[in-house]
Amino acid sequence: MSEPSESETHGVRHGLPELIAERRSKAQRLRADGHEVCPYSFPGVEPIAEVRAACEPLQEGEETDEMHRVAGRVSARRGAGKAAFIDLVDRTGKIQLHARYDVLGEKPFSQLSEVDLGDLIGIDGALMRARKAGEPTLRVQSFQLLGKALRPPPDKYAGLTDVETRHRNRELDLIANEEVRVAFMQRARIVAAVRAHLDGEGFIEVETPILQPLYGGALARPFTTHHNVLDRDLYLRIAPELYLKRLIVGGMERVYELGKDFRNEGISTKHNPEFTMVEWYEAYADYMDEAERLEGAVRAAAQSIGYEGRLDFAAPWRRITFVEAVQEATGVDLLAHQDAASLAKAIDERDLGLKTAGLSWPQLADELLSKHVEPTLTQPTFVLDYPVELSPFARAHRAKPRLAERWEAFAGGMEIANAFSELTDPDEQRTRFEAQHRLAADGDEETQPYDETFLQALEHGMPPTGGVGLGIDRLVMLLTDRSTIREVVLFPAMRT
RNA sequence: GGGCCGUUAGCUCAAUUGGCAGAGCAGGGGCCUCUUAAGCCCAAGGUUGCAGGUUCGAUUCCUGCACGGCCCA
Repeated sequence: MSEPSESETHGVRHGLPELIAERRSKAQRLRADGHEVCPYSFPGVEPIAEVRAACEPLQEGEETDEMHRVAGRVSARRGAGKAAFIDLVDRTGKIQLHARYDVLGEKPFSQLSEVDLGDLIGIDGALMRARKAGEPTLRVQSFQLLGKALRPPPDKYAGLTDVETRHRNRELDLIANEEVRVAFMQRARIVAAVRAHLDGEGFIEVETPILQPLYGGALARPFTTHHNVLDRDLYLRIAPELYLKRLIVGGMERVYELGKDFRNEGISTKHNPEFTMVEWYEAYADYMDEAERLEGAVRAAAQSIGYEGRLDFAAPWRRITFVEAVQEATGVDLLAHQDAASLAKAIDERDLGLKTAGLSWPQLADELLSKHVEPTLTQPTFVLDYPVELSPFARAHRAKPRLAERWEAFAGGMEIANAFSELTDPDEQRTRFEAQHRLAADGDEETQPYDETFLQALEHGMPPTGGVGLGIDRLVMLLTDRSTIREVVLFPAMRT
């Protein structure tokens, strides 16, 4: 214990210290009475939802001798003299316990009466339905403390609403807010559905390095770390792309990886520094094949949680080209303005609220898309054929000069996926790396480092390949109707 | 990085023009054997985010900082 705080002056504790001391002394009293307060296990527990189901056939007020064992956290208690009602919550639901003096006897009844909100208990009880409301209930025959809550839980009715506390102390959020637990269970189902879908299409799940000597596969700044024994810096991956393509070279033909990527950039409602992505690559396919793959994967994810929201994920999703989308949203014809100065002039003339000074043609095009097109794309949409300069790993378009065979998929006004007909020509890839190197030399901090190992892999021969990256967090946001990534990441990044 | 808003008891929230910081829940002491936001009685619980400033007096006005939220970049 540290120095007594002012709240303990005059020998009386107040506030939180008082509440904790009170709970601690209750546990000590139980222990003194010979009650194990921290047992190693509690075998034979039934999910509360199953006990509730077993209660269905009973009439209101009907009592049985059918015994059930449940365990969970005490969420409410209502004393009534020599009886009490306790609400017990587990991961499947809530059930009412009826504690009676005449059933339990004096000592156990008084012990059970000292159980606090938030305590973890297990009980054996007889199935019944309460008389008035017909509430499914277990009449407690015996109970066991399974874990003492020394700190008070959030308010039993108002719950926990403070967003900061909810995100910093997710355990309290999960205790207080059932819908949060449901959302994260849905997230798990979505992830499982994406995996099952790809497995079913003949893809192999692989794991590639998260600690990489060179980062690549996306345009982003990396986190840097250091290997002590090797005495060299390593990067946390910004994408697994280059390793997965090497597996395609190796003949694995259909591979995917679902895991965390790390990007050293801002935190926002749509960005967490570490986030979950699934990338898949398949030989002999192009980007239009991959559009159908994405539709299938997202449909499977939506079905896995019975999604019935405002978004229509039925295939085929709308397909529109980058040039058409910008033209439609802003009136700017990208094809008619093929250099930065001309495009900047066209943008400025239309008063689109964009700063154009100093931006390159591809940067201007990207601004138009992200500011004027992306927010309008509510229903699932593929935007096709990006400027090649924005796509260092995508193959040049087979028919359209200056464009690449790349799409991004949008829904809910947000990018959820990105795909290419992968660039497989090692000489062309080398040229792209050199262009990135020049951008870096000009001060661009989000460029691709030159990766000779990757180039040599391509030089062994790579089949035509389609590849997709799908943001899992954003997909979960859409399917669970959450507006911020922090609501779908259990422990989001917070300032410390 | 910028703008706006917020931070009061364990939780959820009040507080008039700058004038003794209140309530519900939780917790404590009682009563109550079908309650379910149980109810009734009693007592208690505060460094008003942190540091300064103005003032006789600051939760309130001002400055800075920390953390968070929303919007913008």
